[in-house]
Amino acid sequence: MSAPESKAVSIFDVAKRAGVSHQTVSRVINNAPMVADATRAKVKTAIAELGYRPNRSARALAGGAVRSVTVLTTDTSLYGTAETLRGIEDAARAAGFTILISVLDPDQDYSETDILGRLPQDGAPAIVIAHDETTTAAMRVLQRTQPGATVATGGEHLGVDQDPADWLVSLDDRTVAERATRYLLDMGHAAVHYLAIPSKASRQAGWAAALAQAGVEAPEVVFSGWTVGSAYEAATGLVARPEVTAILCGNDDLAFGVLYAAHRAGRSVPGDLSVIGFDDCPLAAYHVPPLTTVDLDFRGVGRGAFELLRQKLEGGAHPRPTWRSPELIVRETSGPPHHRR
Amino acid sequence: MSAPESKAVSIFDVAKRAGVSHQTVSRVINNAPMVADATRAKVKTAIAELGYRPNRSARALAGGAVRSVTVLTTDTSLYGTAETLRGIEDAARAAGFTILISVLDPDQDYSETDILGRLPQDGAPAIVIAHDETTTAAMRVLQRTQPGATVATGGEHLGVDQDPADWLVSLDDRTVAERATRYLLDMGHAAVHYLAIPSKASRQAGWAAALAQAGVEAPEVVFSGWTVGSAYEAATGLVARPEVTAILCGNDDLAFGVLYAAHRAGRSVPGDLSVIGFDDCPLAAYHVPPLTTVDLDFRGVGRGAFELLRQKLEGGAHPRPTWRSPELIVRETSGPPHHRR
DNA sequence: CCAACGAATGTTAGCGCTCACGGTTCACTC
DNA sequence: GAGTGAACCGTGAGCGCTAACATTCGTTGG
Repeated sequence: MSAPESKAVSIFDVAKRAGVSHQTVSRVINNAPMVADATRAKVKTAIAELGYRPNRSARALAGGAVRSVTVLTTDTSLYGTAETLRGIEDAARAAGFTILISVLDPDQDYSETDILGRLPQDGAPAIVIAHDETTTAAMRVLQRTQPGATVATGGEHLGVDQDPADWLVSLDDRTVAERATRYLLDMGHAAVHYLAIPSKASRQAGWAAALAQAGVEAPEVVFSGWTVGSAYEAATGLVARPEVTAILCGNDDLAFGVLYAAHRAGRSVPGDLSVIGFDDCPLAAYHVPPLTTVDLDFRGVGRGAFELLRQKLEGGAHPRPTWRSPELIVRETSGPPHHRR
Repeated sequence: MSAPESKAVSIFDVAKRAGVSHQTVSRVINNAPMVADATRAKVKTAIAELGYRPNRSARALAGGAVRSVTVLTTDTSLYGTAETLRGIEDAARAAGFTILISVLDPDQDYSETDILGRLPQDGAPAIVIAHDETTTAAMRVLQRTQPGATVATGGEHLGVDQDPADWLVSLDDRTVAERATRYLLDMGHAAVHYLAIPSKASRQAGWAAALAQAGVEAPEVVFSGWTVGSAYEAATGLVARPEVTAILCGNDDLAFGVLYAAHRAGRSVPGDLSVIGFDDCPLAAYHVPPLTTVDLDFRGVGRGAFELLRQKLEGGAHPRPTWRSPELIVRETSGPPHHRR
C-alpha cells in the first residue's frame, strides 16, 4: 500500500549512513584500493541495509567503466546467430557485463548515424555478428569510428578486408567444406552439388576448390534462402535429376529441406543421394536418418568474440580465446553412390 | 589519421550553432510543441551538420523517457523463447525502443537486488519470458516492485497468481492439449502417454483432463529435459512397450527425439505409434514424416507483450494486442492405432 | 492605449555518479 | 622534534540532459 517509490537510494544516502563521504562509497563499490578494511566493511553493511544499487546511467555519464556490450545482428533465430549470441551471453554474464542487442533489418540501408545511434553512448563496446551485407556494413562503420571497442564474428565474406585484430574470422569453414567435398568425391561421386545459403562465400569457395583440385567441373550453384521451406523449394529440381548423387548444403536446415525433397521424390538416402549439412545442430544426430554434417562451435566463437573485445577494452594479458575447430561428422546421410550400369 | 575522438557533440554545441538555447534543442529532439517552425528547422539543420546524437545515459539520468525494454529470460535457444524474443524485438524496434536482454541462470537463486540490478535503472520497463522457476520468481519480484513497468509472457505455472493485467497468459495450450488428446482417443487409441518438458503444467493439465473425461486412467507422465537428446533417452523405455500407441510431447524437439527412438526401436510411425508435438517449428512440416503438432504463435505473443507494456507505460488507447490461437495441425505422425487381435 | 494574456524562448537546478585534486592522519626517519 | 611520505579520506566540479520556472515579446480586448 505504501509507496515503494520512495526515491532510489543514492551513494549519498549510503555515505551518510556509513558516516563517510560519497567518494569513499564510490571507491568501495568500484573495489578501488586505498580504503581501510574497517571503513570498507562499514560501507558494505550500509549498502546492504539500504539496498543500494548503483545507477548505470549516472555511472556511464560520469565517465566510468561501461560494462556493457551491444550485439548487432540481423536474425536472432538462425541457429548460428543464436548460438553465437549464447556464447557472448555466457561470457558477458560471467564478466558482469550487461548485454544489449540491436536487431537490424537486413532489407534496409543504415546511415552511419543510424548505426552509431544504436549504441548506448559514444564508443560503447560492440560485437557484430556479421552474416550478411547489412551487418558487414555496420561493422565497417564501427571499425572505422571506434576500432578499440568493436569486434565482429561470422563474416568471411569475400572481398572484405578483415583485420584479424578485430574481425574474428571465426571458423575455418572453407577448409572443412573442402574436406567434406573431397570425402564425397573419394567415395566415388562423379560430382558434388552445392546448395547455398545467402552468405558464407567461404564454404562455397572450399567446395569449389575441392572440385577444381579433383579436376571435376563445378556444377551450377543452387541458391536457397535461410529456411527449410526455401531449401525444399530450391532443391526439388535438383533431387529429381538421377545423375545428382551428392549435395553439400550451406547449413543443416537446408539439408533437412533437401532430405525432405528427396523423400518426396522417392530417392533414398544415402543409397541414391548423399546429403551433408553445416552446423551440427542438436537435431542432426537424432534425425531419421542422422545427418552427416560439420560441427561448428558457434558458442565458442561467441565466447571468443567477447574475450577478444575485453582484451581490447582492458588490455592486459588475457589468454587468447580458443574454440573447437570445424569437424566433419559422418553419420548416415552420406555414402558411396549407387553402382549403376 | 586525425582523432575522431574529438569529444562527442552535445546539445550545447548544437545550440550555439543554431543560435538558440540548449533547452530549445532539447525541445526539438523530443518533438515538444511550443517551438516555432523556423527555429525548429534551424536546430534540425544544426543537428544534421554536427552529426549530433543524443546521449542515452544523460537522458535517462535526467529523468527523461526511457525507451528501452529489458527482457529477462533463461534460455534464448529454445524455440518458444527465441520466437517470443523475436516478437518483442520486432515490436520494440518498430516503436524505437532499445532492447536489453538479461539471461538468468536457471540453476541459481536470485535475490531481489540481483534481479532489480539487471535493469538499467530503477523502474525501467521489463518483460519476463517465464518458462521456469527462476524467471517466474523474477517476475514476482518485478511485479511487486514496479507493476507499472513489467509484463510477463509464457508462464502458466499452476499455483502462481497471474493477474492478466500484467501477466500475459499467452496461449491457451491447455485447451489445445485437451483437444489433441481427444483427437488421439477418438481415433481409437486406448491410452495417450505424455512426455513432459520441464515447464508448462498447462499442457499436462489439458492432457489429463481429456483422459479423465474419456474415463481413461492417465498413464504415468514421463519427464524429459529440453533437448532432443534427453527426449530420446527418456522415451526409449516408452517406445519399447507395444501397448503404447500414442505419445503427446511437450514440444516439437521432444517429438523429434521420440520419433528417433521409435525408429531405433523398429516401430513405424504412424502405424505402430502416433506422435504429436507442440510449437510447429519450421522443421515440423518438412520432417520425414511431417510432424503432427500444435501451431503456437509465440512471435505474436512477444509482440503482444510489448504492446501491453507500452500500454502500461504510456496509457492511451492502444488496441488490445492479438495473436493466432493455438491450433492442432494434423500431418503424418498421427493416425489410428494398428488393429491387432 | 495599456493591462492581460499566451506563445516562444531562456535560465537555473539538479539527476547519481566519477575524476582530479586537496586535505588529514600517522608511522617513520634523520 | 621537525620533516617526509605513504595511506586514507573528503571536496568540488562537471558528464549531457530534462523539469520547472522565469522571461521576453507580439497580440488582444475593454
